[in-house]
Amino acid sequence: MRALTPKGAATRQRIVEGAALLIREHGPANVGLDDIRAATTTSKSQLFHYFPDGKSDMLLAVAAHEAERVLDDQQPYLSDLTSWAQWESWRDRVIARYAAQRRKCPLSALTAQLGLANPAVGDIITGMYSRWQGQIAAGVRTVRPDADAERVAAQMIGAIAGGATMLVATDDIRYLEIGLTEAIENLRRD
Amino acid sequence: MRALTPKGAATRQRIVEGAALLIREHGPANVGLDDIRAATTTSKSQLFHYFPDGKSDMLLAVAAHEAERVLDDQQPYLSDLTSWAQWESWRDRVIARYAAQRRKCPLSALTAQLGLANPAVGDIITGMYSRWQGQIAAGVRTVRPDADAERVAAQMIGAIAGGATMLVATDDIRYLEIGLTEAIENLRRD
DNA sequence: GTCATTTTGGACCACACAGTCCAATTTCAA
DNA sequence: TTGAAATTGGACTGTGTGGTCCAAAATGAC
Repeated sequence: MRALTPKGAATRQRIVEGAALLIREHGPANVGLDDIRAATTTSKSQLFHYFPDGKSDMLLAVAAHEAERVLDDQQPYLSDLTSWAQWESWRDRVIARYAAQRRKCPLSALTAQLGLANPAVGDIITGMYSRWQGQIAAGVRTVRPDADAERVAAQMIGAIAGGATMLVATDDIRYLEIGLTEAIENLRRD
Repeated sequence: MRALTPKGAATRQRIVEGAALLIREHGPANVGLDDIRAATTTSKSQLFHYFPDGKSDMLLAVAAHEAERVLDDQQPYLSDLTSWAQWESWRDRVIARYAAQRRKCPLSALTAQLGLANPAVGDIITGMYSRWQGQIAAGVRTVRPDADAERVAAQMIGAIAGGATMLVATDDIRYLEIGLTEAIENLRRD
């Protein structure tokens, strides 16, 4: 896999996106290589050509792809939390996103599937949360320079993660609404 | 399975507890019926005798068993949140429990494995959270009769769920500590 | 134009593992 | 004591599925 012609890169891309779509819809446990092959009009040899280590290798790429999406979906709000109105917009954005995907949280499903075994998965997840928390903390510093920005950001990340978990578990979006709203409110009146 | 002699009941129990232990340790995806058979000194026919619908049936029983444990582990604190000192003790208890199990959260692993497909799983999880939230809300009413007890309880459940999720994802207990501490603090100074 | 390299097709393999089956043994009520 | 029902042992089967292999076709550098 030293060189990679444009055609090859396109195929690889098609595989990742097709697999991501399938997994988002049906869950990683219910998607086999044959399903991915069929959905992306590829062959077995292509799958293993672009992902020499097999399925786990592919799921890793899918996980990285999904992690990107999580943060991208929150732009431009997340990177510009400079007024309370912006904070509100961001919150609404996050809630809307989760309300839309309902019980289908691709990242939690993937991490659960890949598990703690693979340290590379941990890096992806940790990195994503780290960037996420960093951007929130930056926002906190602009509206509340005196607050413990990292702590507040950690609280918000926790509230979001909890809200998402409860959404998946109980199909109830209110946990996310309450958690995020309270965290922002808390910051505001500090 | 109409009748169930004491011997049979004991065997069934042994299977559930043995399977739960194994799954807690290795994750549901990495535990096969043969592993359970070996660990519980039973035979294939026994497994299917007590769980006619096979593995999913068994995992359901394991999930119910684990859900019990979650609440049991918090007693007697959870059912007696009548003073701030009691709230602190409860919080410490919850944090200690999660710190001990570290990244191995049996419930989240099991729900991820069984998935949203099975409505029976949803009932177990929803029921557990419902009872949990109810007990917290009862505690809120004793220390803050004027507060919106259900909302506060929901916030705390969300903080715990988020803390647990982040603990699994990043192996960092601080999200749980911060979330729970802030939630209680918030209630206290309201 | 030609030759090496990349890309592709798809048949085939290996095996893990859920689930079946039947016979042997134990339990317990009458 | 006896016999029906529950319990147990373990060999066997079937299949879903990840992974291998090799040859054919496309690509691109020179």
